[in-house]
Amino acid sequence: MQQRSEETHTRILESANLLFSKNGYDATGVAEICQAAGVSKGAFYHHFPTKQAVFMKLMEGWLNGLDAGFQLMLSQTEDIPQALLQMADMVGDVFESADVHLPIFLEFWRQAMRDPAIWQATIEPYRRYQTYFANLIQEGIAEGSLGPVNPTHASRTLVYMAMGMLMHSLFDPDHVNWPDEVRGSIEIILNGMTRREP
Amino acid sequence: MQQRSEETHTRILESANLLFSKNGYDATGVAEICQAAGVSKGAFYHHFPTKQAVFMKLMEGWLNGLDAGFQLMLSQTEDIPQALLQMADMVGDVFESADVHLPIFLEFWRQAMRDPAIWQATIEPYRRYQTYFANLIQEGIAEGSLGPVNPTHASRTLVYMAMGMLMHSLFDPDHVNWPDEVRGSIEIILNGMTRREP
Amino acid sequence: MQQRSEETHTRILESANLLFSKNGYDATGVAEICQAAGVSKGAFYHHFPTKQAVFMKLMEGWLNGLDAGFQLMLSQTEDIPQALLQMADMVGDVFESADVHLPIFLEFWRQAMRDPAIWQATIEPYRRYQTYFANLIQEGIAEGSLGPVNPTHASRTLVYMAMGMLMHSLFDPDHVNWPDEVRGSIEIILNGMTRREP
Amino acid sequence: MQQRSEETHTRILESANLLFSKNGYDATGVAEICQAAGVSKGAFYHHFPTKQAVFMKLMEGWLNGLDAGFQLMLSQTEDIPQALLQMADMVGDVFESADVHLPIFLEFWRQAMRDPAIWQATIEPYRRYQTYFANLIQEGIAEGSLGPVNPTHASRTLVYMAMGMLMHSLFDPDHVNWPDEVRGSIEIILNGMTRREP
DNA sequence: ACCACCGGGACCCCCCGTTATT
DNA sequence: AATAACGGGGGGTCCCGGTGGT
Repeated sequence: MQQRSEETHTRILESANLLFSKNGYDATGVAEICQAAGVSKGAFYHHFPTKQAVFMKLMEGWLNGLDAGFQLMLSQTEDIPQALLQMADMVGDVFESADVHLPIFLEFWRQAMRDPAIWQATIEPYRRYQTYFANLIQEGIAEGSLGPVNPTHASRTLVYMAMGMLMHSLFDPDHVNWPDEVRGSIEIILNGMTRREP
Repeated sequence: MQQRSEETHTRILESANLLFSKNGYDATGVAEICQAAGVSKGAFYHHFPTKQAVFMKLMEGWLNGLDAGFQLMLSQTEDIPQALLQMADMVGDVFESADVHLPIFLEFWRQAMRDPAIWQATIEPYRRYQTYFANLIQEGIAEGSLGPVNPTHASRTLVYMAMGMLMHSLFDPDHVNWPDEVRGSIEIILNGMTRREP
Repeated sequence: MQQRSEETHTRILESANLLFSKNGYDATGVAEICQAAGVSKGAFYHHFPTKQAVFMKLMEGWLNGLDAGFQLMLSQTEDIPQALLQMADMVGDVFESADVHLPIFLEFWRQAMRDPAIWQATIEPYRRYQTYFANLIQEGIAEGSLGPVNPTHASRTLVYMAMGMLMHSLFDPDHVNWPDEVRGSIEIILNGMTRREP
Repeated sequence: MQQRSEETHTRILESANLLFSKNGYDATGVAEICQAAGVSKGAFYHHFPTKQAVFMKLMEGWLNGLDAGFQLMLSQTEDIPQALLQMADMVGDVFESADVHLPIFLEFWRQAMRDPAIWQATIEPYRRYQTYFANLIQEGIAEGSLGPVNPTHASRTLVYMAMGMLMHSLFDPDHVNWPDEVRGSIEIILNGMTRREP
């Protein structure tokens, strides 16, 4: 019985994820989600108090996944520029298989812009990553593998680039080979950060 | 009478722009727009066949404005890296005073992702700019002010960065000094593109 | 100039007639009529105070046409049964070429049921015809060409039959050969009215 | 709860029937129906997907009722002319108490003229009755109680007459004594069909 | 005579969330 | 845990009519 409940819970989340991605948050009705999940509206509102709640749960999972990914990435790092390139490859893979997971990101962003509660939940990891990157770059400078750039600017530039690429991939998913694209851009930025030897 | 008509047209467009920016496309009702514009629904539907049509008109204007801006920018260029930095300053200014004009960009993007007609209208200038940048960089390489980077990757990287920054500014408008931010990032990327002298 | 006005007037009526027939009175919008007539809404409301007014004008014309038809028919009559059969042929012809003129009849009827003003305008000729028929039949009885039927019942029966046939033809216009059908039915009724010779 | 549901269903149908009859299909709003039924719009659209759907359900019931009536009528028949006269009496009764049930018939007809789906649903029983009548008359001819008329024409004539009478009763409900009227007309037609004995 | 423009009131449909019931 | 039924409040759209101007 408990299993049934859990399954229902999951099915709702999955259907919602799919539909929010495909049609956007506002355009997706609760009834639509229920139908896609093969669940009655009563069940829906038994598991979640609100459509918003489903959305937030989804977002929570998304952020956690992101966190986990980063954790994994950062755990096995030696040389800083190497680490960044390694990340690039991982990110590139994400882009490849992302027709479902990425569009909903935009929805998250939109909501985060407007709802302070969501904003708080989003900004926190965001800044954490940024800081982490900055530290990483700081280290790189210290160890001499990176040139004397402003670590804050540099880390932000990396994040901007990643996000811009994400936006583009939403808009034009099949236009480029994303793994190559990520690597290409990272290399340029890295190049801009590495020490010149006159 | 004709003047009144034109004013009505404008007022609708302006109110819609504001409200779409503030609350999003879906969350903005026609009635709301009409009220904000001080116009009746009859007038609204006399000037526009659909809420969508208003949106598209807005987007058209936005794209045209972008075009004009670029045109202006590119008209007065000498040295390539200098030109890019100059652009950076202009873009930075845009970000500063953009609480109204930028959020609607996200709405455009969302619609463009879903509606093929809008997509077409959006992708065209987008690619045009990209190409223009690539050519500019190509020139830079030829004249020796830039290093032997892949012009396509480089130009895309610039655009990604700009878009990512835009996204961030939507999310966290007051967090940084945008003109500085733009310049900082551009410098890093430029640095990554300029010739090294061993 | 006056001619132009008159033409506009006519075009509106014709378009309205067509559209009322095809889609019904309620489902036809003023804008639709105007578009079909190639006329602006201003012109429409210059010539007619109301959509209803157009409808009534149309109905007036229709009733007048009916009147004229009957007048013609009844002017050239000798033997009563013969006259009825002759009418049958004329009515049959009407049915044949009537895809436009007949459906609007149903609209008239509907409005007449509800609007007392229209009702008055409709019932008057209706009763006139009925009376005329009854008189005709009365004559037939007197002259011996018809049997001793109740003239009122008989005339009504004829009218019922005609109207029922009209209704059927609206519903199933291509199902039967209407001239034959009219004649067939009239013959049966006539037969029921003619004197038996034991 | 289940009982409540069924009652709601019924109440909606009944109110719709009443209002469609009184004001016509187009002129009747969903809100109006809901109010008359003491039901919320949510409930309405829970039970029916569309205003049209209510209408069609109503029509279905009407046709079924007609079917049942005929079944009953035809079950207890001996002599053909007698049977027809017997029918006349039943039909006459219907007319008497029909201020609500008859006007909606016109709405059905109108819709059937325009919507192919409704048309199909309507034409089928219609033709069935027609055929049945024709067979009946055929039998009458065989058993010698009717003269050598064309059974198809004869049966159609009967139906035309009935429908025309119905139309008239809609238009002028209080003008005549309907039972008498039906009987009178049927007698004339019957007379037209019965064998003459020269 | 004609027109563009405007006013505002519905109309049908749908939507999110609740309640009574199993 | 899950359901069907329900409550109402807009959603965009359209429509009929009137007004100021040509």
